[in-house]
Amino acid sequence: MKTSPSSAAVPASVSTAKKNPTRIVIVDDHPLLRKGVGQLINNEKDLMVVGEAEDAAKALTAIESSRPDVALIDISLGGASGIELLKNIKARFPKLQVLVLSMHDESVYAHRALRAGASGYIMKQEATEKVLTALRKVLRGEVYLSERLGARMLNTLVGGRSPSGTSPIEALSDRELEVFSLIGQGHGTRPIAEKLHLSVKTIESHRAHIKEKLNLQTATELVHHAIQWVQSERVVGAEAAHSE
Amino acid sequence: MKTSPSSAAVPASVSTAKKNPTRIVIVDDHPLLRKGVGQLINNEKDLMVVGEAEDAAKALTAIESSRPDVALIDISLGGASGIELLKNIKARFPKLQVLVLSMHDESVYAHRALRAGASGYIMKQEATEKVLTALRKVLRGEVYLSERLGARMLNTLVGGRSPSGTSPIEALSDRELEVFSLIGQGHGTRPIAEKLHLSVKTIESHRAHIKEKLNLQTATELVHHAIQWVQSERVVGAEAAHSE
DNA sequence: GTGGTCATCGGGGTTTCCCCGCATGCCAAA
DNA sequence: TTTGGCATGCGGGGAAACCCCGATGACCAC
Repeated sequence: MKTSPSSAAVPASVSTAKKNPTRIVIVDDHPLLRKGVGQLINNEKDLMVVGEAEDAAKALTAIESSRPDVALIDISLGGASGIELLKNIKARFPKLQVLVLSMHDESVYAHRALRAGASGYIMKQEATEKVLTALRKVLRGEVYLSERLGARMLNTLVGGRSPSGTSPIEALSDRELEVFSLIGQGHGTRPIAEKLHLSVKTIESHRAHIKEKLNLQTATELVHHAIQWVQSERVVGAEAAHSE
Repeated sequence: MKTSPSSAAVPASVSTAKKNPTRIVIVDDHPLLRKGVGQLINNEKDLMVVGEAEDAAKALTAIESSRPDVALIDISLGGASGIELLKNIKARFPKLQVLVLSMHDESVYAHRALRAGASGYIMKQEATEKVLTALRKVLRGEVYLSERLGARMLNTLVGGRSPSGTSPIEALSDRELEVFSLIGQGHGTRPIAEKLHLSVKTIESHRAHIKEKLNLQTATELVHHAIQWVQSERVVGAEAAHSE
């Protein structure tokens, strides 16, 4: 099986020996990518890969046994289980810093990751050096985000006055949340208007306000987030049975 | 741009010199993965990376200039135009062997890739050595497929039709599936048109055809299904990691 | 070559989106 | 109490998207 790869064992015997290298665990279901990141990291004097894992279960045991300073995890290990893993890790090892590596667009998953306890979010499309930058930033206890997203999140925080953890969805009014939910269930503007016995214009107004509060630019983004939210709500609990 | 990485320049002067190494070009939008595959390949005596590219356009120029024997391409380049690129490559360089590397479940894309001219299909979840196996097999003019999929395809050929999981999505053409996928990733009509360098009208046409084939009535429904599908694809892909 | 699908676009009408403004009503701080 | 903010409801008008047509090649199969 995937017995830990050749590159993991780096003897501290080179001229520029690693005195107290930062210990890193990589969690990703793509062996090729693990190899790439591992190589990249082990080329650095102050960084060192001490473990790899390809799924959530192996990740926890790997962390337990190798005691890393940072975990670099891909949250798209089978959809939701990525965020789940992140939560589990933070529950068991609260002091462990976690940098999330994802192939998906930040706008959808980044804030979920941060809320789940991640210290940073970086996309696989990013240049390799950015990964090192992010790792070091996270190590210093700072949060790594892309320029674009960082600005946007600050914006949300300022505009929505929500403290670190709260989702901007909290800022929606009752009516807005209702509309948002209907959008997420796949209804268009007109059907929503009819269902609520309101003018189409009113629904448009609500949509605009929702976009504003959630910091979204286009209608497509709105729909995307709405569907995402409805989905996650369904997962979160059966206790949220407020039908109709 | 991505001038071939440190390890790419391997002078043929080592004891075990590369006499006639197979020349390989890697096309993938994840720098980290390119690094991983590149390292893996350059560790082999008979293989050698002679070029990298991160998108379709760069891929064609890279192939043109470096004249590889094999191209290893990811068909999910930014979620788009992977199959298109494959077709273009085979149109311009018919004799070039192409091995498709994908993070998606084989069952959806593999046969499309083969029909488009690929000589093999391998998933990123596969073990690293499998990539080498696949490369060498493709080099010998054979077709590489996973055990599971190979059997299934034979089955399909003999039996006439796919066994059970025939989703209506199978009915979509390559281009349509591409557009469908982009919709599912949250992109609007215009951005898709720009990304694919096509007229907005063309995308609208594709959307219409997709709706027809999937039996959808409204645009909202289309978006809803597309997002749903992209989501489920990710889960399926990850769970299919336990091949063999 | 005839018929099929694909992929690409256009015309033109309908709908939605989006950026404005405007009204009411409520609630809370000044 | 006055002021201001916010929620809720609606409208106008222009831009964009959507939708129902048709058209052109290109390719593949029979």
